[in-house]
Amino acid sequence: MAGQHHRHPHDHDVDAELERILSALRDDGGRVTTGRRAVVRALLTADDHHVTAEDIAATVQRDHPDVHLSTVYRTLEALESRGIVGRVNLGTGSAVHHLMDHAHHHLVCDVCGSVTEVDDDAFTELRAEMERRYGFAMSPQHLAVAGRCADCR
Amino acid sequence: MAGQHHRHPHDHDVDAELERILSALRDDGGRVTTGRRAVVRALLTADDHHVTAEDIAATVQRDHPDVHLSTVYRTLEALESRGIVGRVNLGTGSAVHHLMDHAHHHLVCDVCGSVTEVDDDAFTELRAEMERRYGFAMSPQHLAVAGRCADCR
DNA sequence: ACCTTACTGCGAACAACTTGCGTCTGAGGA
DNA sequence: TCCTCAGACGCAAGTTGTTCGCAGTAAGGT
Repeated sequence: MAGQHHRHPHDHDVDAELERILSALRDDGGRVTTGRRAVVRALLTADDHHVTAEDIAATVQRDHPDVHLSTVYRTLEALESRGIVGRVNLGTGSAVHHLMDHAHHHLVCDVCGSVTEVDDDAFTELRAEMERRYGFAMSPQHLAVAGRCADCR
Repeated sequence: MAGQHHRHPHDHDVDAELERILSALRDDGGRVTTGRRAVVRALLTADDHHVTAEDIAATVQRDHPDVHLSTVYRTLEALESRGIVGRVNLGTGSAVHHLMDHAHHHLVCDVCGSVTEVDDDAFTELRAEMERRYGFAMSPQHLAVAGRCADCR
C-alpha cells in the first residue's frame, strides 16, 4: 500500500472507488494507463464534481506534466462511451464532465455559471408526462436546466 | 403594398408578424435593414421553426446573395438580446434558433437530432419544485431535454 | 518474455462562432 | 429634402473547444 503523496482522510474511499472504476474500464476491454488513472482521480477529487476537460488536464498535469490535453479528451470519451462519466453541455464555453455515480440533473445559472445537482427523482413526474404525451424517453442523465440561482437573483 | 414574389396563402400573417417584430426592434433602438428583414422572415417561415444560423443564411441568400453569414449571427444576437428569438444549444453541432412567440421547451432526440416543442405548462410543477428546494428560478425558455424520440426507440 | 493493439504525445485540422476594420446606410433631425 | 452619424454591413482573420492522423509506447493476455 503506502504512499501517494498528500494523503487525506478520505483517500481510502477515493482509492477504492478509483480501482472500482478502473476495473470496470479494464473489464470492458479498455486499458488502464497512468494518464487514465490520473483523469479518473481528478474526476473523483474535483471540488464540485463538474469539471471541464481543461480543469482535468490542469489537475492531472500537476503530477504528470506530459499527459496531453487530447489524452484527457480521449479518456473522457472512452469513459463516456462506457457510461462511466456524463457530459453536460450548457451552450456557452466548454462542456462539463462528471462521474455517473448516481442519476442526477443540473441547474445551470445563466449569470454565474454555477452547476447545482438535482436528484433524478424530482423528474419522475415530468418523465412520465413526456412519455405519455410525446412517446419521448427522457435520458436519466445529461439534463441541464437553465435559469438563475439563489445567489444571483 | 403589393408584391414580394411568390405569394402564399398565409403571407399576410407572415408579413404582419414580420412588421410587428421589426417595429419592436426599431422601437428598441435597432435599425431595420434588408438583411435583418430577411433573417426574421426566414425564422417566420422555417418549416419546423428551429433553424441553425447556416440554415437561415442559406434561405436569406436565395434572395439576397450578399448577406453574409456573420450578419446572420449578428442579427440573431441583436434579436436574442431583445428577447425576440431564443437559442437552443444541444451539445453537438450548431445552436438552433427560434422566435419566442410563446413559452416552450425542447425535446431533443439523441439519435436523430429532431426537436419537439413542449408547452411550458408541462413544467410548472417542476419549476415550483426547483424554486422551493433550491431557490432556483428556471428560465421559461431555452430548456432542452435530451432523450430518445418515439420514432427512434 | 512476447506479441497484439489499444493508448499516447504532438501538431495540425476542424466546426462554429466572434471580432476588427473600413465602408455604407437607415432614420431622426435641421 | 438633405445631413449626419451611430449602428449595421461585408469580408477576412482570429478564437475557442474538440477531434484526428501519425508514428511511437506500453498494457495485459498467453
